[in-house]
Amino acid sequence: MSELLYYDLKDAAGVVPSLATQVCRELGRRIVAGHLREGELIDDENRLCERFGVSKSVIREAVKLLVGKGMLEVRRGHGTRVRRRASWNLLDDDVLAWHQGFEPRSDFLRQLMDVRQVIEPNAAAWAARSATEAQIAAVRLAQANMEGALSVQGFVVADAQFHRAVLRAANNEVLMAMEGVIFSSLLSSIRLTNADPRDNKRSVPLHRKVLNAIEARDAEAASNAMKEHLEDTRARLAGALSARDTKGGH
Amino acid sequence: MSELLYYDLKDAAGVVPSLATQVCRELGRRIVAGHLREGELIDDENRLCERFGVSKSVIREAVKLLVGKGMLEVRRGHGTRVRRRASWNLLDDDVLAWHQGFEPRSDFLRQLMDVRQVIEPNAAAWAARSATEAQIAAVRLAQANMEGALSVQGFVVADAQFHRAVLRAANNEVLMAMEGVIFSSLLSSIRLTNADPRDNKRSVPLHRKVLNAIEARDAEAASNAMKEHLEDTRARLAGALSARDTKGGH
DNA sequence: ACTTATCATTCATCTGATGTTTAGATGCGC
DNA sequence: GCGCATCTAAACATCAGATGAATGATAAGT
Repeated sequence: MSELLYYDLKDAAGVVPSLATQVCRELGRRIVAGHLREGELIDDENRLCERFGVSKSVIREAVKLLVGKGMLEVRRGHGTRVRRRASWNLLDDDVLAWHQGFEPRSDFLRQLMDVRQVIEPNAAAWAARSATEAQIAAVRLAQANMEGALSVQGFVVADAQFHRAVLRAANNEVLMAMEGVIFSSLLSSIRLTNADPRDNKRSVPLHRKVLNAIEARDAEAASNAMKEHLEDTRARLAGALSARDTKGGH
Repeated sequence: MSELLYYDLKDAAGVVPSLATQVCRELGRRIVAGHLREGELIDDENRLCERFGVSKSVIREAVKLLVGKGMLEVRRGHGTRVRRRASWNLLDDDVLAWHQGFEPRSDFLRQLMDVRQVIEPNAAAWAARSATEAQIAAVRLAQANMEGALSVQGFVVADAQFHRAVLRAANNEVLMAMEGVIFSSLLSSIRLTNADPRDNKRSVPLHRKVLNAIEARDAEAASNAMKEHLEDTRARLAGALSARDTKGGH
């Protein structure tokens, strides 16, 4: 479901992705899931053609896409191998999305959360200082959507919308490019906690606190409110993770 | 020079990048430089073939690479257009590198610096808490290289090496994926201040302070030392920027 | 033992043909 | 003139097949 949600937002509705894109996604997912291991040579072009039932041009374009994301390394005359994880573009939206196609490693989720806890309070602070009225209105709207959400699905979308609006209001392009980190972490949390409606209820006032601080142009308060919210989120996530890891165990 | 430095580090030495990669870089640079404007349709495949003197497959692979970086949008039957800057993968190493092929906008450099100031003190703190001995040794080595650098070039490389080592020592994959932000900001600063050797001298003790704090496992001190260093860097950068903008003026 | 030649494998590029989609032009009935 | 179906040129998507160039392993020669 989570990946559906992701690509629903990304692909223009009703547009069928090209074959190259499809092959790229399939390979990307397999690599992220560890089915194709780091350092390993993957099938050669001809074999990939057979396996996917497409022509060589499609395969080559798909591979190029993955090379661009730092996941594959092609050497002429030798073959194509999976690069080590350290050189993947983990901040690429697709790469992040592929992490949700299976149960992500707990430590990766924690690392995502660590980075969010660094990034978002600052974003809130900057937003309090520099947001335009229109940008604040966007945050306000997202907040309203959360309060008025009728379904769990609707709540999740409004939640993502809220965090995105705050990030944009910070008026920092580099920060905005990290939207995917927040979105990915958020979706993972939702999935792991099974989107418990009680959790959602609880997080509404925390979001409102952030909004109020930004409206009041109080950077310090905005930062603290966001910190408080994220600590709450992290606690819930940690609970869900330990429940999963002691039970299902890899 | 800066781009040379970047690709020297990235491309395996002596390896000629494929035509598709070359075309991709050329198009990417033109887009980043604003020569191809956002929202604009670029030449169709045939025209690009003529212009670059390559076949259609090469063009298609190059375009796919840029699509993967969020810079182009291809619609079958219609054409290929430059996506708006907000959807570019600004954190992609190539995209960052292309920003150095021309004089970057001051506000972009400031935004990079803002993000560094958020990221790096935390990285230093995490490193102080969780770095392995080997990771600390890497930081120490970089520090030694800075102190013993014989050329300006050597100093810059050691400086980058230091910041990279700290980032890695933080043991957070997502953070590590942001290495490019730091590297890019660092190179821009160097270029703008013309790598003044006096500046370098001055920054040595600031780096040492960071190293010592990490060695002492003092997260608070590491964070503060890194903050101090970055504030110094920012001040120099701000000076160079205002000098440039009042003079050359865009 | 060391160097050189050969060879199969694999990626890189080119060529040209065919299918699909899109946007806009055309033409028709009203 | 307006609305609508149809047609068409432009542009991307995919395929098939051919040739070139780099690599690594193996075999041959010294």
